[in-house]
Amino acid sequence: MPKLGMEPIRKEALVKATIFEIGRTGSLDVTVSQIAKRAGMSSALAHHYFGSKEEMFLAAMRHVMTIYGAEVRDALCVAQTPLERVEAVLAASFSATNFRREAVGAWLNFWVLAQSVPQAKRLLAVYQRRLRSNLLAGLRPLAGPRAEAIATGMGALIDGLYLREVLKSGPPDAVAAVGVAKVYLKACLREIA
Amino acid sequence: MPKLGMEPIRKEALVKATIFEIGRTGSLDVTVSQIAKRAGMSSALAHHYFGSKEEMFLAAMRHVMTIYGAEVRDALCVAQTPLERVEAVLAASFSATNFRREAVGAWLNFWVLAQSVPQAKRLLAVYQRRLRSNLLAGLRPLAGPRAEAIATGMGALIDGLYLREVLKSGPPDAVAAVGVAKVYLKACLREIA
DNA sequence: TTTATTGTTGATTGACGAGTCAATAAACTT
DNA sequence: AAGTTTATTGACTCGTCAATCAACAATAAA
Repeated sequence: MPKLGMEPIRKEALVKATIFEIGRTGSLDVTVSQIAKRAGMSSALAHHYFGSKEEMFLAAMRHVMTIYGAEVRDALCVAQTPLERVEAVLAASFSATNFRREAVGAWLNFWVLAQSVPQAKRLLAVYQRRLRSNLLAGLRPLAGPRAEAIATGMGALIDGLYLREVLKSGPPDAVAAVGVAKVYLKACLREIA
Repeated sequence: MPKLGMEPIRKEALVKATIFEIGRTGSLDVTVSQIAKRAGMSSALAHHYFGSKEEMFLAAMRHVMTIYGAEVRDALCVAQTPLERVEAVLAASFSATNFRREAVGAWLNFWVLAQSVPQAKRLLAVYQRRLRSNLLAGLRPLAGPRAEAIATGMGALIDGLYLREVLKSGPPDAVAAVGVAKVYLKACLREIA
């Protein structure tokens, strides 16, 4: 059976399975066996490629953040005005790829992971900085010196909307979430516009 | 040693120890022994009083929510105007008792717990409903039909600010957090006032 | 003073799970 | 063909931990 060049394929399958299982069970208490099974291989092989469960978690985190980052970048590409830039960030944050049950569940658990695994904390810090600077790029032309404060609130609001999503039942309502964020945005920009 | 009437004392000690240990380690992977030790007793005794670890977690959740609820109630008591009511909720949410590292860390983990333990989910739903109705009581006179939308955003924002607190290093900055929430509030009410 | 009742723990059980290892097999190299 | 590297797994080790139990201690009730 052994074809060569399996490593990247296996790793990707494991990363996806990790996210899926964490999201599904809503907890970091997933066994390597569960993940490996979901990815269609033995737990020994999972260890062979990743060395440890923690590495799998970190790889999974990097993966969701990479996806998210790419989507933000793409959305920003086509944005012309500052306002469009901000809206692009919102659109990407609540896109179907990112704002889906399992991914959101996994995201929350990564936040927990960050409390005990410094590497995870660093990854999350990177995400926060990027989000902030993307927001600021759009906000500064619109709100001048008030941009900083607005960006802080907007960042927290986005995370809060993610947080609340995991408690709801039924499919995620991205439109509603974006709506809430836009209410905030519009309210903050009103006196300028 | 055995005096009578130990049960409530032991239980309270265990609940506090549970919150502390979850907050300290930033994870639900705390052993009953750790908790019991912190509370000054054997793990067997902890099981004797609570039956299971899950019950301890739930009791701990109820405890933080009770504290929070009481504080909100007290703050609302002295509020005269609608605006003061909203600000009272904010003040309680970010008070020294609630907005401290371990409690916030525990809070986040309870959120995770809610994903797999229905009882925990129900508790959190109760918290959300209460928060929302408290906010609405103050917001409706100020914003009329827009109150609903503002309350939704405010709830998510508060949770988001909690969420972000766990990643920061150094002591929690309640003043900054309340500031962010007030920026949101003021922005939303501007055209009314 | 016997008899519950309540408090308390050390020791044990039983299950589970991360990580390792030895063995097998297919593919590439020379 | 012999040797090397990569892929793959079943079986095993070793530790951990929730939960239980048996036993002991002290107070209250009879």
